[in-house]
Amino acid sequence: MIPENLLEEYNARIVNLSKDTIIFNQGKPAYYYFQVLEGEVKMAHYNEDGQEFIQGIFNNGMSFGEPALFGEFTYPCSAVTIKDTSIAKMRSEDFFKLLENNFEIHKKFNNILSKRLRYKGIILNEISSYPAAHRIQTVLKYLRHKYGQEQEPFEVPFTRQQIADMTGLRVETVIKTIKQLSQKDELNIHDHKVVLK
Amino acid sequence: MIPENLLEEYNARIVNLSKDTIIFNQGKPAYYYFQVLEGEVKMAHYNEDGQEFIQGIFNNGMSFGEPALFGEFTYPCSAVTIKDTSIAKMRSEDFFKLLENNFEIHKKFNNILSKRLRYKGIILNEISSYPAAHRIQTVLKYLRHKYGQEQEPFEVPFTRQQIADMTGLRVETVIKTIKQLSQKDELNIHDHKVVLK
DNA sequence: TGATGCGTATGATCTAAGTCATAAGAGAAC
DNA sequence: GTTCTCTTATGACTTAGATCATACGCATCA
Repeated sequence: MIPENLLEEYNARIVNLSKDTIIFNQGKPAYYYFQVLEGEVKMAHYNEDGQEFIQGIFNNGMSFGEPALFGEFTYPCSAVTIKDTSIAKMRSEDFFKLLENNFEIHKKFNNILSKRLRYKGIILNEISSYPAAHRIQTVLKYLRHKYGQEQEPFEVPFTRQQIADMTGLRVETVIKTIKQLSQKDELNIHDHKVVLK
Repeated sequence: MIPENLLEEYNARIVNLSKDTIIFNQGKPAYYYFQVLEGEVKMAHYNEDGQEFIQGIFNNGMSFGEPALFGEFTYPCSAVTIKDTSIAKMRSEDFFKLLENNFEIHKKFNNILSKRLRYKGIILNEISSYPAAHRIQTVLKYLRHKYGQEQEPFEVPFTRQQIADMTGLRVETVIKTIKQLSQKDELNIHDHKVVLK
């Protein structure tokens, strides 16, 4: 998102985190702009009973958590590393100063917020209107797009549990449905991994 | 969103539309910035079988459809007036020029995009994790907040069908569930209207 | 004034997905 | 090499919500 020289110029700090580290918790106020340099971060809701709903997965160069800065609300989700990860962290004041001085970057943030909004709208419609198989395929197709693997076969880098947490389904349902999809030849299962063709 | 003097300065045109007029259709490219001056507009997905999913309701002063401009994608939803409505309409180029010259307004757009993102995230979590009664109550509570009726009893200005279309439930389910909620004294039904206390 | 349409209402039945139980493979941890 | 934990897998059973059918009140309008 923000190029390295600007991160430096506006006093971002680099932080290295091991897998499964909590970056911030839902309900907490936002003071920093975050950007993934290396690794991967998930943002998820946790309900009272511990059930998880994954709102997004962020990696190389992507910013996360900035809607809470822009919208001036507390984090609606928690952010947790799902790999060893290094992030850049910039104070809110510096971040807004940066935007004020760099119209194109500011515009870029509108762009990515809008794209996320679009994705959420699509998923919302999916979840409320379509059966499990369709939901799963839509999410997988989106992930393929996100990982830029549109041509070659795409080995989905997520467990059945994670797919369940992104679609609002149960693990068992995901397992059974993916099995059925592979039987209908809509996708492949190689060595237990889901592979889109 | 954008004050009247700036709308004028950047060549916005005012258009008057009667109830149930389509402003744009899903799948079409975006050329204009839109803002409601008077009346009300809904944005909704329509599936093949004609089923509707309402993504948002926009009224006095709110902008709509601008994510498609920012994100450079075609409209994921259609926009339709649900009352007689007058809107301001500004060409995309003028709109971006305006933002470039008005940092605070530009920032305000980040703010509202972020808030919408937050709402969608909440609804997404609701729909995927909670039973019908909870979903309905969350949406109604949100609407009350949106219409700024936090204190007094709030007469919900939507039909059961519209609530169904916002929660991804069926009309019958909404009717039955609201009945149950009123029996459990969680809300009132006055003269067939849903009233939050 | 009767027809048409829309919103609300309610019961009977059906079904997709959730829940529960159980197991087996795979990797990490000791 | 054994234990632990996570993931995949599968089958039996339960259930929330969808579907379907029917009805009634109310507004509109021809």
